[in-house]
Amino acid sequence: MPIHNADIAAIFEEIADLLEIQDANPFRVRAYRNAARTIGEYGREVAEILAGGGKLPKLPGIGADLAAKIEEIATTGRSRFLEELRAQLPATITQLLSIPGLGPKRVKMLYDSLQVETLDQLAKAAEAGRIRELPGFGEKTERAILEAIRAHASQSRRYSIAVATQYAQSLVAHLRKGPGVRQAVVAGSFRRAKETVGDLDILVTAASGPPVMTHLLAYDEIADVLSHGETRSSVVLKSGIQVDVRVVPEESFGAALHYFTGSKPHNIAIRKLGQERGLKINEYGVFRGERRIAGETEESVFAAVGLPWIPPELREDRGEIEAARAGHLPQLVELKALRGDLHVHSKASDGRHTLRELAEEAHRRGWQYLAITDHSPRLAVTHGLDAKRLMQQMEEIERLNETLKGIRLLKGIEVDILEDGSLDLADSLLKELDLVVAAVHSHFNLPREQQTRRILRAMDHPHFTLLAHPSGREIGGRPPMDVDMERIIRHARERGCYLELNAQPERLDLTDIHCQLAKAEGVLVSINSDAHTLLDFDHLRFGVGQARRGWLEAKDVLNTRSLKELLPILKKTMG
DNA sequence: GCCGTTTTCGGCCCGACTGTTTTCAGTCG
Repeated sequence: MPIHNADIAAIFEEIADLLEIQDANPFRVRAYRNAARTIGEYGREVAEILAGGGKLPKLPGIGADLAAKIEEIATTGRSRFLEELRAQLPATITQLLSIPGLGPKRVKMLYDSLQVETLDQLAKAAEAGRIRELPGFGEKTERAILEAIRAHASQSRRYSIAVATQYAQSLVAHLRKGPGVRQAVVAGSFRRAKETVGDLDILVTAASGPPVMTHLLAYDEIADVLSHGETRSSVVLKSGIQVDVRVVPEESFGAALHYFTGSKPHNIAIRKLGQERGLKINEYGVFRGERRIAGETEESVFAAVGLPWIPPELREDRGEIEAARAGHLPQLVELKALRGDLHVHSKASDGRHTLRELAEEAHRRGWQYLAITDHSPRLAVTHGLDAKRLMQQMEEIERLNETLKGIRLLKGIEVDILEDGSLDLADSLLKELDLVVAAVHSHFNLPREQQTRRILRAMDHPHFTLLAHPSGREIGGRPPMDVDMERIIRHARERGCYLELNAQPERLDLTDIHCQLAKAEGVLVSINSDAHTLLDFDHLRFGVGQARRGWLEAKDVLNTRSLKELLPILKKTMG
């Protein structure tokens, strides 16, 4: 069974958990957690590099010891060190850490005193009233544990960025009406445009915290109050999403916005830079001794450590600080740079609108082109177009284009990639189109090698233009296909193809990491809505957010090209 | 466990809130 980077990361996380419960050196624990993150986000599969005779690249935070452990896991699938730890503590004990309020110290106490090893045993101990008797625990803690276990199954979910947006907007609007409130903005992973968010972090500036906190609690969507203080409160909305609200004075806005935007690793790195300069950085500002030297704006915070402002989407400590220092920050692509959309459905298959309605909407948005890409016949449930209907649609588009001003409809198809890698319509027909968007809609569970070859073979097709939703994942639903995305990206470069970043919030696929890989290989990415209704075009902002997380600039994105630039490069240059 | 034109040893980011405490450890973000 191939070992993926995610497997190595999971082992390191488990080691970190177990070490923490054993009260190991916290910095050693952090070393494992940092390494888990680094490996988990690394774009190339370590096991494949090693299997191919390559050497493990030097990665930040991974020294000789961790490198050896990575090699061991990548080649054997096991870690002797983890097995030693599991011999000392039950392997199930790490699941106790998922209960809010239970950290390593309390888990250790529960294990030592009550021999609690599983969530089941934890529930039984709580029901028997044995937890309240332990030092450092009490009745309230015991009750909270019991409730947390009951909520455990349904909770711990993450929300799509689209759903989170709705909850965030109305709560921010409520907070802005609060007493003395100057600003209320959403920070956290939401501001970093992560594809899902676990909770919302909202930053408020006001002269005084308590009145704002009182005002927050009057919000009628609140289902539960987890904590509330003078400047900070955590609540759960009726929808189940957790919201943390923090109030700071106006002069601390920039420092607090930076702080609450994160990510945590980015913040740690920035603080360290500050420390090297004799500065202390917290959510209230940048301090030299007692004196506050920056903090009103984010720019001032970055400037205090000698950096230009870094866009939130890059703040993952994945090289953005080094790039900023070197003056090499990317000019990230913006929504307004898009000149059109290359993946759109009409009424002819499973879309809602006519060609003319789609064209008018595209024109209204200031675009130059819109590719009509209905489904092919294999996707019968969508009323996919067969050869005859596709030819009729091509004629209709040509006629319509003669009457349209300032917008051009492109003749396309979203053709199914069949199980063997062939396409669902004849070459002679695909040849007549402006572009061929191809996608997998079936057999998602083929073995990795077979699935990868299937897609590579489809790309070999002379008229293949663009691979749509490359991994086939649906966030919170279907997992990504097991494919070698690195090979697919390299193959796209060799065959003159492009990759889609599908902007539907449940897809957002390519991922940020794969966008970076595509950029490194020089493969253009097309940010497409896959629209079925006119409102779906609004999803492009999420696609752009993901692209920005992947460091993409306008030049890296296919559909920032003007119509004139686009048409020739849609056709493969290969023979 | 990592890391270093200040260091190969001694550092490693910072503060709010809770519950159980009589001054703070643990947890969380």
